[in-house]
Amino acid sequence: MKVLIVDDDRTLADVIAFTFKREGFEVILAEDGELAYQKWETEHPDLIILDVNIPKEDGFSICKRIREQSDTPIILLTVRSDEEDILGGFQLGADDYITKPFSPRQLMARVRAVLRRSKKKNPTTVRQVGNISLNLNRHELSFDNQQPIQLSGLELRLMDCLMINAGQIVTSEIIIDHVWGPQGGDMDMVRQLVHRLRLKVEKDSQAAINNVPGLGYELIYKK
Amino acid sequence: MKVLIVDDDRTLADVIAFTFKREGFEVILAEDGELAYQKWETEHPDLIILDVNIPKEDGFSICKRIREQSDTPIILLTVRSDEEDILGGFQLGADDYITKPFSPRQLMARVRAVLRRSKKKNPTTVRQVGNISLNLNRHELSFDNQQPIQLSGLELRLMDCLMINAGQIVTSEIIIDHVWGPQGGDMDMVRQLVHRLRLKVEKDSQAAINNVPGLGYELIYKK
DNA sequence: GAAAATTGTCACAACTTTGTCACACCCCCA
DNA sequence: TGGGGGTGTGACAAAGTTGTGACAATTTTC
Repeated sequence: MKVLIVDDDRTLADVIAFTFKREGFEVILAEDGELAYQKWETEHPDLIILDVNIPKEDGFSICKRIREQSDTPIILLTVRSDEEDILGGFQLGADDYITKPFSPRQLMARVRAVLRRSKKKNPTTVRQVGNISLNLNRHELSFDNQQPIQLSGLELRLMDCLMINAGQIVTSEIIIDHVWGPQGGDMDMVRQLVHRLRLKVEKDSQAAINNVPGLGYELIYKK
Repeated sequence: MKVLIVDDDRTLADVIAFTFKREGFEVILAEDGELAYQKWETEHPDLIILDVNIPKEDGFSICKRIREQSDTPIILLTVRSDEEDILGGFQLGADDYITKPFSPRQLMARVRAVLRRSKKKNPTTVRQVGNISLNLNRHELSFDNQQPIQLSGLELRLMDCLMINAGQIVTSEIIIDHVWGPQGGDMDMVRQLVHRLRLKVEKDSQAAINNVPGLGYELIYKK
């Protein structure tokens, strides 16, 4: 397995590199944002250890750029910092973060957790459930190949979540995770989004989003 | 989804509980190690938030005991402490840890990550007694695989209790404990709930809830 | 930079569930 | 026969959950 370590603190980078090598990883180093992005492009690492404060282009920006194109696991390194930075990292697509100082053992524990968690997803372009078609690229929903309805970003995610779990009651926890990911959300947000999606889904009674009190929502569709 | 929150700091526990409820979780509280273990046994939470420093039996010990019997995800809460404690927690089977103080948002971000990582399938739990099927996930009651009847939260618990003890007379003490737990209940509440469940159970004379004066209730069903 | 679209927050309406209380009904005993 | 205890039923208030709309905040588009 390949790991890309991005840190301008050469001593620290070497310590981390040594730790990874000892665990059998192949290590690639970069000391600034530009080089990091270039190395990612050419080396295709399985994991990126990315310091937030690096020259030329900061870690957050790199994280975002890479995440837009790939689901390579990314662990951010930060100094003890305020929470906005950390949550911002999650929003930009980071998988975990570690605050300095930290020990090699702790780093490896987190690395294992992240790698265990990371899955290569098969990008599905069009999801089909009964009479419902969801085009994930075009953000379009249609019934029996009728006129497509445009969905917003979050509406698309919710519909996707409901279709993946079609015929089952989906708890709000699963919805929040699927739609909002690590930054999370709350019941108000779920409710509002369900309301909006319902207006589109139930427009011609082609399908419905049903609530089971105390449990969650279920997609009702025609077979 | 159910979360068990274990912390003797009642204020903090309430804040955490509020955060989880807002995210749609069902919350169970315990303020010491003994109660925590008991709650884990009876409530089968999907996640445990476990403070390390709690009375009666410390968090590490509880973590270990639970991990030996289950893969329920466990997040440890610690004061800023040395690394040995943290890694010790991982070794005892914790899935993550959070150092106090922390914000609700950070907590939920970690919860999300842990739950995503935990590949616990949601097995459909169906209790079967004679002609009666009780789907504990969907809160549905059905007879001979006929059209399901939706049950409310408490109705489901009562039905579950009666089915577990099918063919026996269940005292109101057992019912109260099973349905309402430690907060308890009274005979009025039992009577009203039995009345409501009876309306659903006895609708087509497929089953019955029988009272034995002075003793309790018994589920009558077809073999 | 402005306009449009989307998302989040909040208030309140609407609906469902639960708890409380009153009273009816039944059985048993003095 | 009257009273007490136990159980069943219904009404309604209280509590909890979900739906809806308005508008502010944020993001996206041109």
